[in-house]
Amino acid sequence: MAYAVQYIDKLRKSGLRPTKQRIKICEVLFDTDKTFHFTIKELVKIIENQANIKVSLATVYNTVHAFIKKGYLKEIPLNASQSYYDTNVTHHHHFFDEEENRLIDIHQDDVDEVNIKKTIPGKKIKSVEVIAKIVSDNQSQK
Amino acid sequence: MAYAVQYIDKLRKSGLRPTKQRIKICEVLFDTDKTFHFTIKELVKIIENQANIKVSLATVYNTVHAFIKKGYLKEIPLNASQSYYDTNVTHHHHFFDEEENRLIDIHQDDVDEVNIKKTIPGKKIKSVEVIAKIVSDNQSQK
DNA sequence: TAATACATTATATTTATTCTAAACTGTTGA
DNA sequence: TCAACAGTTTAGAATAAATATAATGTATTA
Ligand SMILES: [Mn+2]
Ligand SMILES: [Mn+2]
Ligand SMILES: [Zn+2]
Ligand SMILES: [Zn+2]
Repeated sequence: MAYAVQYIDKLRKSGLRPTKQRIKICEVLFDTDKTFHFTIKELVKIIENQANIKVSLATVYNTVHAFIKKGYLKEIPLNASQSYYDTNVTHHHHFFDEEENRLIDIHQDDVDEVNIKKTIPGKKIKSVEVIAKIVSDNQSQK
Repeated sequence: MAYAVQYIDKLRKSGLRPTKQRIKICEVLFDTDKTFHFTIKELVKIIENQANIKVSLATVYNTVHAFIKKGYLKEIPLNASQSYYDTNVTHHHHFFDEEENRLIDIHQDDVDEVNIKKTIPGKKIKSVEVIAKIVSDNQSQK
């Protein structure tokens, strides 16, 4: 509510009219200090839990995709069964905890610039992302 | 056919009996100098085109997953709508050409070791993969 | 070769995602 | 202010990848 003006702005810039469903989605996504990762299913659940209004799945998908297109959200490819999304749109990398199915941000500064020596003629690099899979470290607890 | 013995060995080591359907899948996957990337749909099409036998989708999925589990194939997460698979199981990285929907290998030696400064307590890194998205470079052709 | 365990297949199911089209709402200009 | 219009929401249908099922077929082995 304090941020409604910003959300209206974000929506307008994404080519979307600021409806109450879309503003609710914005509140869930952006009304927090911390960025986070989510699946559509999880987002819908959060909206259901904290909203007095109902938002259809189609609207959630459409709004999320409009935000991705505009750069307000990022899609993280992890497995083929479900998309993960990220409210952190700065350049950064990820740990993926395969046991807990959880993404953890790695700040850009925590990874040395990835230098790729190979080039493809006629093509340029648009983005570089590192995904480090992590698992429990049970080596030291004898 | 020249390699049938190797395929039978691969299948046995994956806990699978060497049936003619599975050997056919092996021929398509491994009977070539070059490694390659594929989707299940593409694999089924290749089998249909070059085989006299028919292999059901279930068998293709099951065999591919057995090989992934054993480490004879790798799954590459790229987008949520479909899995990509890789017959190159060495440690390497990828370009993903978003315009042509095509994966291109980057040899491990062509990327400096990725050094991640952040650690997660109780977790260790299992694998590190770099995906560099590439697009057409139209800057220089004035 | 017979018994058994395992494999193949067509088909059904599941589930994420997208599409559709009818009802609804925000916007705008008279 | 309000009608007209453009854009939006929604339930439900459609699509498509992936997985499960269970009947039939085949490799193995004793
Ligand atoms: Mn998408
Ligand atoms: Mn899989
Ligand atoms: Zn992130
Ligand atoms: Zn590869």
